[in-house]
Amino acid sequence: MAKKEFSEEQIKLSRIAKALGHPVRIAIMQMLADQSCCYHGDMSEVIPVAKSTLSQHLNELKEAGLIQGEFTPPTVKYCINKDKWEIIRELLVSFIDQIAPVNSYC
Amino acid sequence: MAKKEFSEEQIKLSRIAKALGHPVRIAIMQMLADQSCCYHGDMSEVIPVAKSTLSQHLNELKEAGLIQGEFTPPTVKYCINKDKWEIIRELLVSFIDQIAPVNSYC
DNA sequence: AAAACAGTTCGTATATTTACGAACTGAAAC
DNA sequence: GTTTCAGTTCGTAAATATACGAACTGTTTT
Repeated sequence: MAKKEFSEEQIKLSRIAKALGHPVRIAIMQMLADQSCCYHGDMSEVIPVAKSTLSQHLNELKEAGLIQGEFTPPTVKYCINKDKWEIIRELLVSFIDQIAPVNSYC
Repeated sequence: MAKKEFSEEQIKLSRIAKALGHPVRIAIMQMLADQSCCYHGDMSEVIPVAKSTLSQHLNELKEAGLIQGEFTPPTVKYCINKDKWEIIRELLVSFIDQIAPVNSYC
């Protein structure tokens, strides 16, 4: 069996998908998209987890490149990482298009 | 703090994202899209994990509704679940569109 | 300087994921 | 009927994810 390694694209895609693989993190992304940005405090009033847990989720989205955070005393302002999102969006769309066009699945 | 529950949409989205959150499962989806269907054996020749592990990943994609499997002795034929994929595709696209259009992130 | 406030990090418990080989199942070939 | 073959399920180990409260950090207010 000559097994292939995974491509960069496959690894990136799975990384992004994984980052979005939790309801809290979907909710965060939607809030940020909706309001263009928001503060940790705003989110923690709506999203049903402890503040420390919210921080963890925000950090995972940040690590994956989806969002960015800025310390604007006394709060932290988060927003979608516009530049990286553009790239991520293209990756996702091209993945979807790759799956979608086939008319004749079994 | 009046915390909201998660919406059905958020839960479904995160479920799908989670299912796609591993390189093996991205690779499976791409193989199926590429060839319209394939057998477990074909995939296990290319994807670098043990057969039993591959079965687990296939099962997760099946549970999430992305693919379907059919026992066609002596092998098992997998393909993308066309009907469900249509719905999933729309969910994903509408999520992406929801994030994408904002021009003025912080 | 002390108290208050917003978030993060730490410590920790529990659950889930990932992985493998061994044992099993069910159909086909001998 | 026994062997073979393809794949799944089982048992299990190790890694990662999720969650919380307590303790900490850095500002701002008092």
